[in-house]
Amino acid sequence: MPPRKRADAVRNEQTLLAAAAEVFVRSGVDAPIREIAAEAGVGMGTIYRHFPTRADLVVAVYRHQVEACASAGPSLLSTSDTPFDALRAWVDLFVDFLVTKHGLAGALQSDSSGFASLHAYFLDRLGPVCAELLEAAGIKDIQPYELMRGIGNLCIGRDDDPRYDPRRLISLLLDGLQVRL
Amino acid sequence: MPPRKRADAVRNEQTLLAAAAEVFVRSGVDAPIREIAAEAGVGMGTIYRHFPTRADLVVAVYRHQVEACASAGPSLLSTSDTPFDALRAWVDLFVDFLVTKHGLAGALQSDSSGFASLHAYFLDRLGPVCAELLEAAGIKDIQPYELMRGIGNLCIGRDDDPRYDPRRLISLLLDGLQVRL
DNA sequence: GAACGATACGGAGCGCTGTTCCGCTTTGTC
DNA sequence: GACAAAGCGGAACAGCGCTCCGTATCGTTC
Repeated sequence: MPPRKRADAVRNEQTLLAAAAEVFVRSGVDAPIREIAAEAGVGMGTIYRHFPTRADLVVAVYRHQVEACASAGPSLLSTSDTPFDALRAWVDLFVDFLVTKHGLAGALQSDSSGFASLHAYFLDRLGPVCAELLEAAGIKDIQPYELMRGIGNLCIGRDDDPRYDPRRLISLLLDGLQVRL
Repeated sequence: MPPRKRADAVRNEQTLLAAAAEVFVRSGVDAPIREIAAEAGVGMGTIYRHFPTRADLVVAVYRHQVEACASAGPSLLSTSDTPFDALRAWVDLFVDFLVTKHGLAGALQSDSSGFASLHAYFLDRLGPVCAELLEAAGIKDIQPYELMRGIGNLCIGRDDDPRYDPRRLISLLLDGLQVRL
């Protein structure tokens, strides 16, 4: 068996995942490695040791965000003023996550087989969480898959045109759901 | 009206188109600008003056190759030993051209509206030429569109795996057509 | 708690890239 | 032949990915 990892290595890996997620949202998945290193407060060598290729990093962030998004659902429900506020906050996280997801296709280049399995994992994990939030908020006008799919589609082409702001449209969508309560 | 172009500028534009086509086939559409400049025997400034963005260059090469491919059809028919030889030679040009075509999607990024019109132009221009070659060779087992589409599909993922050589497969396809004559 | 491999870190440095900019050359015209 | 104007070349700059190795930290053993 492989020797146990050193504590600082584990810590750095977590820091990197968080920093990369932050930078991906701010500057896209093509952001310079240096920028991610700076955000995390580590050297570039550290990134390359943990994630030999860019795809490795992007995939890791992707999985990490799916997990964060999934576990955020219940905790948002318990800390928000209303279930609908929780839904809004969760959708916001979900959009962050989509930035990475959309960059994934480019980062993986050919290897689209791995992409499909990641996509399945993402649906399995997040679908029920979304369902729980919708139910808690008493929303019956839309199915979890339909909402997630719609939000995903609204986020396409996010950086083509500065006049196009998906978050505003998504916020409108949520307003629409809220009105029907 | 704009002043007439200088002779050397016209010459360089043609040289560049030819050189870029050559380099795209050899090294892909992401080839360094320097490499294209070297191939053409001009400075980098010259490329940027004629084609401000990479997409401009790729589109220009695309159109240029469609034209070359179209006009090569009849001339190959008159210079080749047999009509089938002409078809083989033409298909070879066609494959070169597809390299640029496939790179186009990436180079255009978003602007997929212009891509559609280019695609239509390409079908209109090359379909009849291909038809003429097929007819001259006495091939009735396949339609021009079907052949062009098939060759196009075989060229997908050309550089994912060095073991995959589309030209060999395409050659086999032609052998198959020849056998049925 | 001291000593010591093993493990991980940092970031200077290299090579490659796109892009700009300006002195020089070529061209067309009078 | 002379003289703008148009065009050219490529040095120079900035930004990037990636490697490499001296240095720092960690976990273990006594």
